[in-house]
Amino acid sequence: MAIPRSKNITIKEIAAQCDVSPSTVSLVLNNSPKIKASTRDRVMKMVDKLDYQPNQMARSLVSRRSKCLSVTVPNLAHVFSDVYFGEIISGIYQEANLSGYKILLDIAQEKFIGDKEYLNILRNRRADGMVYIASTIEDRFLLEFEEQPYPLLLVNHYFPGSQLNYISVDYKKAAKLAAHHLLELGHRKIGLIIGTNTFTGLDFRDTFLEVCEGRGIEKKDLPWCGVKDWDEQEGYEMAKKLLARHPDLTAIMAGNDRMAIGAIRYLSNMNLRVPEDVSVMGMDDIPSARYTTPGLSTLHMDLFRLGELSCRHLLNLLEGKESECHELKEPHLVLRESTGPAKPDSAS
Amino acid sequence: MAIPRSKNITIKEIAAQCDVSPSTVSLVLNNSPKIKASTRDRVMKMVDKLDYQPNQMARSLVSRRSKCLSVTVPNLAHVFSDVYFGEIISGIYQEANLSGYKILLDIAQEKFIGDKEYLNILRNRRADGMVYIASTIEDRFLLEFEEQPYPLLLVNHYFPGSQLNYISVDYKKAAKLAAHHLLELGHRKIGLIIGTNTFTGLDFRDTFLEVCEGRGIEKKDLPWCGVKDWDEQEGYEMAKKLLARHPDLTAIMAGNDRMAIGAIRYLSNMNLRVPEDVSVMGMDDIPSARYTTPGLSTLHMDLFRLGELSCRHLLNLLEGKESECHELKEPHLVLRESTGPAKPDSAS
DNA sequence: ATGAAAGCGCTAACAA
DNA sequence: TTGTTAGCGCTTTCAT
Repeated sequence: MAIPRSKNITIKEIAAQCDVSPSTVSLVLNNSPKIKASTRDRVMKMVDKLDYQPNQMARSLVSRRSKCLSVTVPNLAHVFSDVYFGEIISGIYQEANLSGYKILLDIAQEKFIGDKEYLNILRNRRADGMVYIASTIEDRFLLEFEEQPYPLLLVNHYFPGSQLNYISVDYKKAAKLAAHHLLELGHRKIGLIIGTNTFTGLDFRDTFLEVCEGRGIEKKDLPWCGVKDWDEQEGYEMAKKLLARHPDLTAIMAGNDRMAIGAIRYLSNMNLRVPEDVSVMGMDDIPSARYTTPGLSTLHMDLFRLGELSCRHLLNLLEGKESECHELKEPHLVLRESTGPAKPDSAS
Repeated sequence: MAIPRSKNITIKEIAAQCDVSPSTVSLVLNNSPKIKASTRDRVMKMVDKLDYQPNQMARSLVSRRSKCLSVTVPNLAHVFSDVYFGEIISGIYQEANLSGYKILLDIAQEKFIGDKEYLNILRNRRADGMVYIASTIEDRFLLEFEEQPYPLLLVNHYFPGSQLNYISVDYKKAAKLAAHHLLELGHRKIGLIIGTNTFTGLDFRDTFLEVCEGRGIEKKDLPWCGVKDWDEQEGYEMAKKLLARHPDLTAIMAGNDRMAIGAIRYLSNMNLRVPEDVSVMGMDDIPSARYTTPGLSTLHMDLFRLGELSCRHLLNLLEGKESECHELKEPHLVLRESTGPAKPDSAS
């Protein structure tokens, strides 16, 4: 298919038809208040008549604004099919759309980082700002943005000691809620499956263990497994690993719902009932969490809303309405059927 | 945050530093064969040294190519969190990335259609081409592209009688595979939950019913429910509706895995066992289908691959390597635990 | 093999 | 209130 060089209608044509100068048309199009109502009308009529649409490329080139936002995600397999990212992206899209911004997708892979594409995108205004969802501890390149003038917002992650903007769920709070819930149900041997490639994951783990130890549980009764893909398969594998070494676990706390679902599947394969034999708790409250069997007890964190908010903040940063953003959102418990009272300890 | 007007390095600087003209630098950057190796080296060295990055906006303006592809999806709630779209988008991203293309997200909502944004995006090269995933029968605006020179590719949908390019799973074949499977298991009263807002959904329904009727099953034993959101909740609701009117169903065929999961949840709430009391079959084989309890019998259609292929075809269309695309991909059965022999009919 | 010049479509001083 | 004049940073004839 050849490049259609068919003459598109330009601002010049409109100007000619209306007997005004191109700049007048430009001012009309940009809602300048210093244009007479009558000329404005005349121009707008012609715009409609000729079905004129401004060329965003030309606009961007001179105004240095693309009206585009980059949404960047970590380099995970099939990352856009992960409902966690999807919910956040849906929220971002919605908010961006309200302000006339478009979303450009990016994955932080080798080339993206090595070639400094992340910088180029902003420098040359392919995007006016960037939101990076759930970056990992390896994404050190982000620290470079501390010295760059380009708007960047981290979603559900942060770098200790850095001043990078972020908006995130309070994972320490999440850990406390989860730990208290399981403790109250009488669980004293709890396995943890947690992503160890994010600072938020590490926060969760550390806080969870702290709370449990604060209630007198010994370290040996709090085994944990680190993961990095956060998917069902890892949940399955890690549940297997955990139970092989600690067959007397009465509860498993997974770092997200997908891993919880994988863990439940393993337990069911082993003919262990959830929650009668082993309780399983997830995190995120993804839409399908209420449709699993049993329904998943989890931590709700409104990822869609988080997406909307992150976009709003980025836009504010962009427009100078905000100069920094460091915000934590509270998660809350959602109790369904996958957690229950601990089975009496056969060893005690 | 003010717009950083910090002078970016341009082609001119490079030219000045190398004592050549800007056009020479441009030729080097575009790998023109008519540049002497020595000058090429000199220029490239300076490019590296100054960390020069071409400005895509300026490039697009003159070359009329943005190196961007628009990925458009229907206006469903939280659409990007649907793993079905996510898988396809992941595939598209991967293939686009290999060719240096970026992905621009779009949702076919009111404004997008009414303001003819879909056309503007292509006319003004915010995107060089568009892939529309799973459009619906309401998306008549797409027919306009029959007379437009812009590359458009439909994924998993088509419009009867139109010549629009598409690549899709063969849903008629899928219906045959599913029907034969359930029929072979002895099911004679099968409920169908199917999206009726797509031609592919209608194809599936019609073919499924046809095959069953061909095997002597009466219409009254083949009740079906039409849906439009294709999610777990609709699956749940429709399973309820179906069983209320036809308590003797021995199988439910759902239009996708998410609805199948919702249906299973309803059955389990009603203390009906899957598959002993009712078999449930899904479609898509989403990654989590193997982790549900019971594991989901479904139709595999490698959505990621479909995404890759669609992008490849669009790029071919764009580059004139192909002039049209009407391709069907074969689905295949994946049997897990959610389907089994029909329960002996208590009425017979 | 390279340079000069024009221009993609628009915005933004500065004049008028 | 509107028009004139320069570009934004790049590609692309057409000369040389």
